[in-house]
Amino acid sequence: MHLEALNIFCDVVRHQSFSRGALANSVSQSAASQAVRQLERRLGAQLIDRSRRPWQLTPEGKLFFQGCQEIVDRYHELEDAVQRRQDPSGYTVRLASIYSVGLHDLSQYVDRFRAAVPGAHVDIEYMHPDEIPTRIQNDQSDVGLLAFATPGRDLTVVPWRQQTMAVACPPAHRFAQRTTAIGPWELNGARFVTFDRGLPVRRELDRYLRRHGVDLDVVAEFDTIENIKQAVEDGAGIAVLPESTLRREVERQTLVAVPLDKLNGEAAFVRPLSIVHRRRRRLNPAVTQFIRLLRLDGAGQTGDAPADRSATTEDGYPGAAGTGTASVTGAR
Amino acid sequence: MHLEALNIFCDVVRHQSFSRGALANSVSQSAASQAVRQLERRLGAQLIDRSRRPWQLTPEGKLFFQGCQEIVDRYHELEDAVQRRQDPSGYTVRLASIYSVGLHDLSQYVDRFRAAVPGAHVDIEYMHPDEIPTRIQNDQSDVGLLAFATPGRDLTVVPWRQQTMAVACPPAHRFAQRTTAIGPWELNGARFVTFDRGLPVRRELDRYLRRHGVDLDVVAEFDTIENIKQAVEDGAGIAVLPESTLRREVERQTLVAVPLDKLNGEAAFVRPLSIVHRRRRRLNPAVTQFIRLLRLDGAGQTGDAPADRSATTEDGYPGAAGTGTASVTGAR
DNA sequence: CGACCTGAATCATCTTTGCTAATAGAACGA
DNA sequence: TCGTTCTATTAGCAAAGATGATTCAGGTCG
Repeated sequence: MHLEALNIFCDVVRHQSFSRGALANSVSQSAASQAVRQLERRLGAQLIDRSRRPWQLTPEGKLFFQGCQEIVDRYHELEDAVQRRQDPSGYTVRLASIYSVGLHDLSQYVDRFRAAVPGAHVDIEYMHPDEIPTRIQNDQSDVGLLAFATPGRDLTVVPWRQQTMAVACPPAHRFAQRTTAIGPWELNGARFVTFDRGLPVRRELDRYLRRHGVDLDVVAEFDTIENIKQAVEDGAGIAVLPESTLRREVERQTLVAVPLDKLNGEAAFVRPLSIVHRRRRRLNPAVTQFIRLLRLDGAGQTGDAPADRSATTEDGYPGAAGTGTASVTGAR
Repeated sequence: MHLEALNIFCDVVRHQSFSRGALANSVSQSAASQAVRQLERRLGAQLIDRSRRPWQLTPEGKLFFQGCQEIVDRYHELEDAVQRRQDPSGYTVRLASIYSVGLHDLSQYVDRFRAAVPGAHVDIEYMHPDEIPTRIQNDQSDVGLLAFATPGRDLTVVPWRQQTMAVACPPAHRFAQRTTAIGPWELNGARFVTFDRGLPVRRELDRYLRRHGVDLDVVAEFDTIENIKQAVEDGAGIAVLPESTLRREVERQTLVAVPLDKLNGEAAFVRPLSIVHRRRRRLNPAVTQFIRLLRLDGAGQTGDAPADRSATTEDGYPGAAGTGTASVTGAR
């Protein structure tokens, strides 16, 4: 019996849904359905009563679910324990990151890691987000940091931070005086500096704005946040950027960050940052250690929220495997 | 990760041998080697230090072994717990047995089972041992009872009883006065009534005698123990038969059973009886229950020894998966 | 020391499993 | 009753796993 199948079953139960359970394990809905069915066949017991909608766990299913959780957890703990025995020194962590993960913030992690594991090396490279999954799959990098990552057959995505997005404008802009959050609709018609079309964040941002019926006048597109900020400072227009990346400009008072309206308590638009690494083949001890460190405090010193940790991905990482609420319903 | 692989690893460690660990799981030595290797790859840790011979567990291996055992055990308990919830009534147990499993003894089990599970049916059929695995694989029977069973890809073998073999002779025979056990060599040249060549027990018996340099004068061959006993009573010669099948004749004083010499405390020649059932697909609850009952006291009222219960087979059955010491080194 | 022996690793091949994408089917809610 | 939203099913394909033969390495015995 595949431990993965047990985990799929657990996730299906937790999410009360085959499709979401499947997604949490980066497999198709079909695969999840088959996995659970096979479990039932091997056990010779019905685990899920599908006659009504929504389906329910049978008594056997409940029993099995509880046991499964424990077994899967135990196994992951065991793997971890074995990992931790390994000596990480002598290994290299090849990190690939998008530009906009706070350089300062990241280097602090690296320093901490170097202090904790003196024998290990860290190579950081900054690059275009699309390159990162490729590099990891080609084994040119061990870990990647990027936004809106989608898991794949041989790519594990670990939710890391949730960057809340804010409206950035020059101090002279009419929004700059606002004391309350801005509703998305208020952006209508504004001159807008935004991300290049090729970037995932651009697609998600456009989708978000369209959903709220906002029509913008895009005056400039850049592929890094630094450039966008520069343009906004120069008065080209306003932008929607991760709040945490505006810290310095706000302090210097060259920009103002106005929060977007929060709908029923949740951030209206968040940009999920994820740690990605290859699936299947094991990472070297230094990499594991480094990821552990990253995950230890998902928030760092940026003020971003740590990622959601309710569910569990196939590899035992807490947190939904997807890229946040925006992509849970998205196609693979 | 396959739970089966974890179990293979555990068995390899328990037996201190890849080949025996493989055998205990009814897979090839090659498969066991690959399974352990894959485990090591995925963990990124050496579990077994192969540099010296005999190999040793690394510290990581020890850690992992302990955890594995627990996880595998837990899972089997869980499966069992789910099984037990199932209601066995309404199901049928189709039992296929060789003739020589004590008919009386067996019917007692069946009675007990019928009493314990009123709603279930039991069909018993007696047949030639070679037919039994076939019937089970064709799903014409659920459980089989036979001697010298060999596990296979879709056949699980559960050791049940160890029948110690004794020399059967008429009361008038010179052996009948013996107060001490007979050494195999003493049989040399004796007139011998034995099993048909087609029967596994015949092969094993011949092998055993040949090993001790015994040359016999085979005067008759039969395919059932009842016939052999009859021939011996009629003075045709002596025979080597399971002690427990001679009970009645000994009581009636129509035959004498003289024990075979025991070498360093172990029975010189034993005939392992096994419970066999299909692998992979689950058995119905009544069958599971019935097997549980059988295994509860492997000795029954026959005086046979229960089978060895030191190791664990893939399906979580205690006891070496093979057919006793005789076949551990045998081919599959 | 060298031949032999035993047990594990490796290799080539074949079978089985599992995954996906597409599609059908079933249970709601409007 | 229709459309919507889940889940089940199916066919085809790619990958994993199992096997038998062979090779390789340690240990043992003459």
